[in-house]
Amino acid sequence: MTTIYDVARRSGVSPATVSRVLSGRRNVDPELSEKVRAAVAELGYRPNGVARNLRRASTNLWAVVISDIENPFFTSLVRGLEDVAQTEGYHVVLCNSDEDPAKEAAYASAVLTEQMAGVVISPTSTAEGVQQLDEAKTPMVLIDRRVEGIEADTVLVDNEHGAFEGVNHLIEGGYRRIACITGPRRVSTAMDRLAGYRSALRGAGIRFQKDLVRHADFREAGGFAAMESLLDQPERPEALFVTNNLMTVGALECLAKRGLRAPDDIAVVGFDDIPWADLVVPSLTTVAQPTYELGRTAGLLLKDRIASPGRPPSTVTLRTELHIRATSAPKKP
Amino acid sequence: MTTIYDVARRSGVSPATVSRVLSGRRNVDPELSEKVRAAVAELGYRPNGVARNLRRASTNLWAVVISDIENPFFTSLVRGLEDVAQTEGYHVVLCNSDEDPAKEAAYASAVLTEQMAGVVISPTSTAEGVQQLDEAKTPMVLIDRRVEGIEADTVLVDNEHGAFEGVNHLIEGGYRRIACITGPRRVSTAMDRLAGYRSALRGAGIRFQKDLVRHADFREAGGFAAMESLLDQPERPEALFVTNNLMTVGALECLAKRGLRAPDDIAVVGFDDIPWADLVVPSLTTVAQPTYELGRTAGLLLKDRIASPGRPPSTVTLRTELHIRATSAPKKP
DNA sequence: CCAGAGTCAGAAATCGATTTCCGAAGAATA
DNA sequence: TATTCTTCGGAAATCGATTTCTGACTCTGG
Repeated sequence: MTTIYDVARRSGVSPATVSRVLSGRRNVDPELSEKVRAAVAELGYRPNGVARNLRRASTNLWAVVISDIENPFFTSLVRGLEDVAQTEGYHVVLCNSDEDPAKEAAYASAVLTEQMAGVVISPTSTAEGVQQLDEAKTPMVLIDRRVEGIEADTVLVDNEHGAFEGVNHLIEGGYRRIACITGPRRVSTAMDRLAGYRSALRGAGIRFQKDLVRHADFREAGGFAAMESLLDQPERPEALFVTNNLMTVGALECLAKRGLRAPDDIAVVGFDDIPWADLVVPSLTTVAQPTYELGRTAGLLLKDRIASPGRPPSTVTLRTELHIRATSAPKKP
Repeated sequence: MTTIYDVARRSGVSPATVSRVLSGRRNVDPELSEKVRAAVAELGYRPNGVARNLRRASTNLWAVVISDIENPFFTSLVRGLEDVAQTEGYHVVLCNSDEDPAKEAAYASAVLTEQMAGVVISPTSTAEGVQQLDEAKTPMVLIDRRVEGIEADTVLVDNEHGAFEGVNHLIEGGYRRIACITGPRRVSTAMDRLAGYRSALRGAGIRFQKDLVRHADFREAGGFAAMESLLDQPERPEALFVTNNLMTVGALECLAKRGLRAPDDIAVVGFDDIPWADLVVPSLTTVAQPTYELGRTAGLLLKDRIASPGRPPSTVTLRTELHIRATSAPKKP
């Protein structure tokens, strides 16, 4: 490893001067400057980032803590974040929490010991890591979900409105007996989307029926089980609204297994888009979230937070978009 | 920030002793040890990872340089890698090269200045970054593609055999006029899969026809354009083999646009699986790669390489798996 | 012509942990 | 009992860059 001292020796100046030439933070005699550059080139010198980080007391790393990169919702979000990070000179460290508060906490811990510059996090149910990071005053942006009692920059989508639109679309298609599979009660998105479902029913004067609602775990298996449970009731629902992509897939698998087809046997609208959803037949109607934009917005907020730690936290709410495809075709008379 | 000196003062020992207690690298009097632990707990001390990294001359970061995390192929691969990284105490830095050699080089540069412990990389066509990293003797694992002249640990799939199986499956279904959309000539996977296509034809005594082959860019738009060009020929192919997932999607879009249906108008087999491929109708026949395993294997190789930098590089080749679904149904008489 | 302000290079301190080196004390061996 | 080995704690060096401080020098204005 060639160090800044080697460069200094070679070019006949002090290490301080080399540092100044390379950082450009202060004027340096052009002649010395030239010598330094020459020495850097000759020696193939590359500054040691770790040493710099120690002195500066921070790194150029952002952590993104999400439940699972294999969920397309997060994949595209991470891409949006990474694009901002790159233009701002940061690198993104990927952390899969798998909805496990302990893992979240472990990653939060790592963020602190590794002195990362900031965190973008989708909180797990108990948000242990979020608490830690908040106490340590780490620049942090919450995505997708709110956390009670934490004041931090947040990027959300308008879950209630999106769910309203999705369910209302089913109602307009002539469906009235509409089931809903949503997520855990402790997760804000699950409750917000359920609220949208209820308000759409209310708007159409349809009575809310508890036995048409299931709370599952936002995973494929959970969606499958919830669908089974709904179908095992005496009267089958005419339509179904599912509040995330994995559970939608699980529900569709259950329908396929039972030989039921969408939309003829049961109409379906899912929250979250699915990659290439319109390629396939019957294509799935979804309430699409602007996932790339979510990540990008989080990145921009994080950048601003790092630049001015003092300013009051802001919340950005992005709009969902209803993608009407085949599984929600109007009810046949 | 509380430092190791604060802990030392509080517990009445030297910083060296604190370090020894916490790292467990040397025996320390149980009584002192206890005092140190107490002080750590009281002060909420957390070691500074950056300082440690400087002293140790390496970090606990792995970079994964891939073309695009939004491609499901890489998504699942990254997940496999991250799982290994976590159990081995590393963190994964995500780098999207977008197939751009300049971006790859920039990330390679960052790997070196940030003293990352190792790299898992899917090389771009000119592999500029790979050269840099190789010269610097950074622990490195190549995935998905080989690079001429670089001796490094490599994880591949048996592309030729996979392609052979896929095309052979079409032949067995009675198709003979089979087109192929593959990737750039400089990319090893594109050529290997094309070779598999040719060898399947040869095995069945079908003459290879240059005008049934297209080289595109492994992206959606490229697949679309290639499909158009194939369909614009006087005689339409009976079946199609596409050598990656994005181009398959592009080709399917083109078919949809022209009102052609798989498999009735043209049978289709694609390389790379697509998420939830069997959920949708008509479901797509694919040559599936064990993407999670690819990432996992790369992680294990990287771990070993870091542990023993001297040992000769090894190449692991994983098997593909033919997933027969609807788009390759046998030809109707 | 001199005081005060401004510029710039270099010496040295600094970031915070790890690790080498040294010396003291106790254990083991002759 | 004398000598050698071990064990273990602390002082200090170390990793490599950044930054503060110091002092030499130049420039400006009275």
